[in-house]
Amino acid sequence: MSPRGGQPKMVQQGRETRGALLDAAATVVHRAGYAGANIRAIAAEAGVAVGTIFRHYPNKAALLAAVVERETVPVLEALGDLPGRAGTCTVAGNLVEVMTTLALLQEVLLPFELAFLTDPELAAQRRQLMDSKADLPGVPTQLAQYLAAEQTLGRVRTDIPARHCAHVLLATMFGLAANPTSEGPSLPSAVAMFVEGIAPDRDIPTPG
Amino acid sequence: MSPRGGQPKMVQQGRETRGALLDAAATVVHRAGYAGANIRAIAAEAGVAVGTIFRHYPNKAALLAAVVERETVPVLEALGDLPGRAGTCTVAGNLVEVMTTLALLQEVLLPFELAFLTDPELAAQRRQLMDSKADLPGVPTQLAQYLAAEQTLGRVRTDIPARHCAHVLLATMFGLAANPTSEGPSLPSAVAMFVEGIAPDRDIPTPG
Amino acid sequence: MSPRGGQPKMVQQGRETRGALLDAAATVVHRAGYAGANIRAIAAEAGVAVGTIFRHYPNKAALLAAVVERETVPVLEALGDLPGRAGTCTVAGNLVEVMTTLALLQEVLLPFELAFLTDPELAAQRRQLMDSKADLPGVPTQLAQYLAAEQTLGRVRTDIPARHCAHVLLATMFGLAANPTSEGPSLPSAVAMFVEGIAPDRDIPTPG
Amino acid sequence: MSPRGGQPKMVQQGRETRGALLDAAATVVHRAGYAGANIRAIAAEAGVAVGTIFRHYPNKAALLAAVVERETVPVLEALGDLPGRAGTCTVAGNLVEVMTTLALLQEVLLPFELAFLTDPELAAQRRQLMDSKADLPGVPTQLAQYLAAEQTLGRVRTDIPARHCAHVLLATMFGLAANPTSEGPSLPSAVAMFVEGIAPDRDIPTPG
DNA sequence: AATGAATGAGGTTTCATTCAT
DNA sequence: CATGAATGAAACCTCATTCAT
Repeated sequence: MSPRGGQPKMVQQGRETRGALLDAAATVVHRAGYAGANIRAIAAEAGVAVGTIFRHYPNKAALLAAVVERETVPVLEALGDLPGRAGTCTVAGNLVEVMTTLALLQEVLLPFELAFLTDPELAAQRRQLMDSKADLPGVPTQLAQYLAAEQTLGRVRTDIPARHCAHVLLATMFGLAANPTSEGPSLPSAVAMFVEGIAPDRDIPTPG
Repeated sequence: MSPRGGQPKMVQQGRETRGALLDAAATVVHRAGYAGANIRAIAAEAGVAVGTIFRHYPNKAALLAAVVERETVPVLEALGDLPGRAGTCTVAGNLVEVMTTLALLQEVLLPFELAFLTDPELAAQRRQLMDSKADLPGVPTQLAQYLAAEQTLGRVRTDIPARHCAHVLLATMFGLAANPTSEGPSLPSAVAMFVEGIAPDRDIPTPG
Repeated sequence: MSPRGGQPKMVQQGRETRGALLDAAATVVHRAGYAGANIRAIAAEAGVAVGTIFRHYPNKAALLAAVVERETVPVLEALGDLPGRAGTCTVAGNLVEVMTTLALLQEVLLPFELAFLTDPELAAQRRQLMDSKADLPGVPTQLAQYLAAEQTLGRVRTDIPARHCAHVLLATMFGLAANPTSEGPSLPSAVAMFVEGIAPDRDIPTPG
Repeated sequence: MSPRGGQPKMVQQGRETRGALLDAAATVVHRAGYAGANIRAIAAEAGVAVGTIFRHYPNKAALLAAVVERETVPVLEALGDLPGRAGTCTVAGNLVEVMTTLALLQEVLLPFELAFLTDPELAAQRRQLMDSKADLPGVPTQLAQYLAAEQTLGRVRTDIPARHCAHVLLATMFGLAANPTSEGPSLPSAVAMFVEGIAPDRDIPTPG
């Protein structure tokens, strides 16, 4: 009769709730897309009440932004040494490794990226977030630095700006992730095509 | 209870309204994204009453689908002879031309593409539309046929399936269109990179 | 280009249109119920433009009221001599005949009756219509007068007011018409049950 | 953009709201008919916000169906022993009692019944509801069983199928409820007329 | 007299957010 | 901290009615 509504439900407290919410949000976004990810679905998935979400995040956007951050930051940190890898192994090998990592990230983040692109209002919010995390260099920058280093080493042709190369490679990866088909090539073979395109002139490639 | 009618307003009639609605819808989608494109905004942009939209299209989705169709169909038709261009001019030139055309289309269509990717329900609708227009072969198919023809002519390396090449190129274009930056290369130079990647072995191409 | 929109369509003119509209309205109401009978459906059924309806009737309610009137008036007129039939044939026979006539009318009118009962606003309009046609005595009145006459003749028990009898009989007919089932009795047998109930004491009825 | 919230308003909680909504819906339907019962009017009558309704019922139809159920179920249950009453008291007395109960129910339910009859789409929904409550035998069935039992006991004439009798009696009650007039007989006297009609032949009833 | 495109109020429903408990 | 009922703005869509042609 009283509106108290059942037992306290023995939910995980504090910190743990935050984690559960991020997991739940990621799950729901993955399942239903950004637009279909409503607060109720996320709360249900996390096993908490709707109001709880607003105790941890000021609004829906902040929750979803937190998901992005949680997934992105470790990847960015892991990529921190990318420029230093120049000259090691093969260019193709390095790029495939990086792209594989990014593809895994993309698996979670793609719906968010799409939403940022879809909704100008959201994009503005994202930019703020990015600025506040400006201490970590972004993926494009890392990749460009790596490629520039490889250019210095003669393992990448020098007549194309490294930033352009990085941008094209990332665009390709994004495009492939966004339009998944059975028609498309595997990630390594796509990278291979790209590497062919940026290889130094074949006359000289492996100087004796 | 009685429809007052408001100002005379010099309303455009019939056919013209349909065009105005398509223009308005495209404008609003461009400005606010697919999700932000609501019926009222479109009606206001077109300078008509909300109800008018539903005289011409059974629902919002149909209106937006009509925008996609109006923009897409002429492009698809213009691309109809693409496979036949194999062997003419240069591979790079042909691809730049096609990609330039598609980039213009993308300018209008990108928000729609993103929405299709974002919202599973929408994607289903799009597939229906595409199936009903199945007489026109899609862009990926055209491009793949063209590349296959060039392979036969020895102007494109044959160790990569033509469908894969087409897919990668389109993915790159999509990725570049979706993430516009000052950092990125111009469209022709991006295509150039791709062409390098699919060129036949350099030992042979320029004999003599 | 001009909004003239095709040829004049060679529609039936003036008077005929009115009849076509009444037919169409009756058809649509029968098919979809009063609530489902919208102006567009009626116009389509009649093969005229929406605007045409409003040239003949000030609003939707007036059109539907006209349908009721067209169907009802001849029936009322045909029933005009009902009280005079007292003493002729048998009571049961007379009632079955009248009820059969009314049942046919009901076939068309039931959705309207239900709507009048459903929508208080509509009921008010109906009352106005009825008042304006007050020169024709209504069915309940006719029937009551007939039964009163039969009471005088000793062919109907006198301990029940004739108006009550009439009301009950009509209520039964309405109820049967409104809830059509395979479970129910035929119209004549229902009337027979009623006649048994109003028959004078059985000791006397069929005097040797 | 931010929900201002308005006055505190001392809102009733949980369960109570559901009851208030059912009451409000019944009131509005009674006042304005089924068609005139819109969500906003019901919310206003209940003193809650529009959105509140949809926290408790998935849609308008479900709310109204809940009204029907709340009113109907106890009546059906109370009628469960009807067939067992055969032979007790008098036939007329038993029927008057039952009909009085049903008349009270009808007072609330009539607009719904009419709507079901008016709108084919609604009727389909009702049938589903009825099927899900199929464990409770409907009123017609109960009544028919009772009358059949009385036939066996010789208190009702046997030359009319009991189902027909039941159907006619209910039709009469429905008809009387639907067309309330000062002209009509009281419920007991209407039942009395019916009972006369189904009484066994007078020659035998009071043997002795 | 007929047309039918345009109108806009009003219908149901969704959902981010608040707040009393 | 957690709860979840309540909120109400805003979305899409319907339809009786008007009016320029």
